[in-house]
Amino acid sequence: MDEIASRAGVSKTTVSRVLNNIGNVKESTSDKVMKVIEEMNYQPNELARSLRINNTKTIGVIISNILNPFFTLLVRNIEDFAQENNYHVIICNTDEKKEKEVEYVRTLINRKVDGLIVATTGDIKNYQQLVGETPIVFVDRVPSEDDRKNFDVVLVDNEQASYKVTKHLIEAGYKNIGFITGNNISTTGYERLIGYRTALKEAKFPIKKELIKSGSFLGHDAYSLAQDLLDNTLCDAIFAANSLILKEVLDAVKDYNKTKERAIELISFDNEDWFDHSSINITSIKQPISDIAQKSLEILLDRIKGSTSNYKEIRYATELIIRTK
Amino acid sequence: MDEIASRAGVSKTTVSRVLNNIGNVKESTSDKVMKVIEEMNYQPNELARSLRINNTKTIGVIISNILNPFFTLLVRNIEDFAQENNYHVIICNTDEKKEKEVEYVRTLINRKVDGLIVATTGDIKNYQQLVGETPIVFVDRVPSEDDRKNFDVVLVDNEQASYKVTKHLIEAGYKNIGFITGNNISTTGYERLIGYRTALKEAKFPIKKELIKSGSFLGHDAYSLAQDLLDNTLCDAIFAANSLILKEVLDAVKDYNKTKERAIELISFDNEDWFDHSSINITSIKQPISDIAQKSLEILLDRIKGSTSNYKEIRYATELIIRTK
DNA sequence: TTGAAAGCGCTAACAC
DNA sequence: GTGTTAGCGCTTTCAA
Repeated sequence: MDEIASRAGVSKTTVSRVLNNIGNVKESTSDKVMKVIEEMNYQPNELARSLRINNTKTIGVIISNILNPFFTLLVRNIEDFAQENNYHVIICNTDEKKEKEVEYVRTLINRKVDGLIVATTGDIKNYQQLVGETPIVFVDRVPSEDDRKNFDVVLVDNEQASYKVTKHLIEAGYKNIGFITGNNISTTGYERLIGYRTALKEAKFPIKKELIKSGSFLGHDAYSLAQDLLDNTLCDAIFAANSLILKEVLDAVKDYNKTKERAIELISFDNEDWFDHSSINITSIKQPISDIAQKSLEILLDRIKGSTSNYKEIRYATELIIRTK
Repeated sequence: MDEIASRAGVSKTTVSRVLNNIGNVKESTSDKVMKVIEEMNYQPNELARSLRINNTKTIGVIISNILNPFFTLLVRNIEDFAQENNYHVIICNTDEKKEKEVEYVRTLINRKVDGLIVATTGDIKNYQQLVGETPIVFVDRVPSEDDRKNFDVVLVDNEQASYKVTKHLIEAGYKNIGFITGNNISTTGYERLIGYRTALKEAKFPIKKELIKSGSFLGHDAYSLAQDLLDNTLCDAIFAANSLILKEVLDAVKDYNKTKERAIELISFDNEDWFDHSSINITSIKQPISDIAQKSLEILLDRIKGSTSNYKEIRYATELIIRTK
């Protein structure tokens, strides 16, 4: 910058003013400076700038699994809205690991992101102290009990969604509906299970422990859990708590059917386009991802601007996509 | 930091030394400082630190489409290797748009990333001048003709892969093989087309213009291109140049078969797990994504360390996954 | 309309 | 072992 200043015969204050279009700079001076800037292909150091002005126009997005299409699409939408508002996005991936989440939150805050959108693993105590003054909005998952009143949260009505689809299955005549969820630490798994149980209870169906399995939202152990359901229960439908789990269940059902033959109805929380082409029928729950992205960013930007309104928990309704052959 | 220093009764130099574990600090002093740091929940400002030491331990990854599972998986692998080497990753998404790519390269460099991994849209002239001194490795796509000798590139042998799969189809008896690619600006599209043509020529098949369509790697117009192939040619197989295009082709074939009936063999460049479950047969080409990720990062880190070895173009072989019912 | 000087929070050279 | 001081590249008073 000093170089530019001296070549243009002005002070670096003036160069700064030209770069930021502020203050009154004579047009001739401005032109002169601009010319030198272009000649030298000068690029300002954003690090120094951010350090000085104390903001980075960047928000951090922490998700649990970038291989989950739900999150990819969420990130994609957040990025689009962020760009419209002149913000950049840094994406981090926790692999559902609490330690990674804590580390990323720290790192991003130390790098002075202006705000954070987080799909939390859910068992972190005292987020308040972790994030300090940095605004944060939770998506998809509610933080731990102590924290949930102190933060904004944007997600879907998991319970209602699970309830709806389970009820649909019962009405369609299924008697033994298996349920494979991720962990019960994240509220997502818990809420989805509740909806399932409520629908069963309402229909006066027994809630059989052996039909309810829980593993990981990464889908890692879902294959063997599904095998277990197929081998040891009379299940005629399996409800997977996300699409990664669904994929494993599908593998298991297909392998099972190589030797035996059993009609199984499959249900997935989260929709993927390829479900339309699956040889085995998959009914799914579709989340309004764009709404979630837009709303969470909207709230975050408000907080960054200094809004101190009450913390909100926003729940969107889901759509049931029935695929019956 | 001044606060820490005064509370611990030392200078901020000492605090800095404690934080970075360098220089000789008496253990008692160090303990004292650590205690204050914890009490105050102090977090160092990485912006200031980076500005001073002139590196950020961050690499930027620019991809063309985060919704493409190939890139998601690539990013995921790069992240893993980066973390092992104590680097952070910033991900940016260009949507196959040249302007976005240029902007992101600039932004990331202005934010002083230590290096860049880029899947370029391919029609940017003079990358050299755009990136200046910042090390950069291209993945998946080769930069424009002028630049390709001045940068490292890591990707697969697209031509050979296309050739192999086309040859396989010919040997299996297919006579009219349609081909839908993305744009021809990126080398990817071009190379994949060459392989297809070579196999046809070798088998003394005519190369029919009406069987070759090109649209976008985002898959946007692939549905109608596939319709066109189905309605106006005698194609008995369709080769999609990536899995996003394949998905659209699949939709088109399925819709076509609602009224008419035609057996179509489908081939996808890039494999996705769900292909195993598709009701219509999909043969696919699988790239060694983990190798690509690891190698590109390895080269980049070498360059960051100052390596000035000759620029390399590294091509990996692909795997053909034949799914015949 | 412009410039001089201070300072954002940190590290590093040098002195003690 | 520890402290003093200068400075990374920028913005922002304040004064001219």
